[in-house]
Amino acid sequence: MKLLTKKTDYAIRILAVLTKNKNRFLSAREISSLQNIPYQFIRQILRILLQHNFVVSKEGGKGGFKLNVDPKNISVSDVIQYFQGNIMLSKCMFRKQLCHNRSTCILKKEINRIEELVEKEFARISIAKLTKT
Amino acid sequence: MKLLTKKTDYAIRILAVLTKNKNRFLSAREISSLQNIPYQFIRQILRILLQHNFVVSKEGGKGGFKLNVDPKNISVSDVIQYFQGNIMLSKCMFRKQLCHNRSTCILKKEINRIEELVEKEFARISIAKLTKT
DNA sequence: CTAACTGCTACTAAAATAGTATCAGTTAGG
DNA sequence: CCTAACTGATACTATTTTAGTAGCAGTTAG
Ligand code: FES
Ligand code: FES
Repeated sequence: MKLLTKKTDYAIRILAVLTKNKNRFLSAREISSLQNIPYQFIRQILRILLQHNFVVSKEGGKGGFKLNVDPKNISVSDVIQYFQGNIMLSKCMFRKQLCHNRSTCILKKEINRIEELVEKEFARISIAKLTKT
Repeated sequence: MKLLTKKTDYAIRILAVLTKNKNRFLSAREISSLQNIPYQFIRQILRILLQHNFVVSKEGGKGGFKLNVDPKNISVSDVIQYFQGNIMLSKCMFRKQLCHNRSTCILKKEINRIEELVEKEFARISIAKLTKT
């Protein structure tokens, strides 16, 4: 029942660190050593965060990354969305033999319901909430 | 956000089929073809179900498996427990840099809370509930 | 006796996750 | 105007987890 992958977890940590340093650019190297995340891995994650406009970057010396959104408006489920293939509804695995009428399949319904529940719960956790110590 | 693995899913299906055939032994071969589950894979799963007393077996010709519990008393989370390494709490991945005092870490708390929530939700779904069409 | 079964052990294959290497292009600052 | 410190982008490799397979020994109905 691993709800978050390491990529998601790291992404959240990165956003949290950037939140704590809102007004300056932090380099990948800096974040890497601050949070003990492998450098190349963090580069990968930062690129994704950049592509989805969670952060902005500055190239060259003294460059790095800076938060591009209000941490109150990013939730853990927003991050999950991009790092764990958006809250995919688990494909129906029962077959006709068990549920002749798919629309009445109880398990499928229940799983979907629980997944939505999980998403909603994660949606309630903003980065801002995580960083206010 | 794959909540159930195939093994868990198959296990549930097997229990559901056995529930629908409470009073006779079903062979692995039969269940396999009824539910389109690979034969050797189902054997593996049945052995685990047997070890945990979800089912009883009969060896030899006309042998097979039969439910050993009241389907009202088995929940999806009971099955998850044995097939997905019991609802493990995801290991804390943030480090001291972010939360100096681990006992106050919000993310960790939130994840644990959500995992418990998921477990509770699955606990509410009994095999009996799934099979009553 | 034997075909149809389970019990058990040990594999192999495929997919997902985690992490690495490398090179081209940008820029602050000497 | 050079260069060290950066990012942009692509393309790997390694590790772990999940999915599925093979095969033999032992049991039993018919
Ligand atoms: S499990 Fe898919 S329709 Fe029932
Ligand atoms: S994430 Fe582990 S203590 Fe905060």
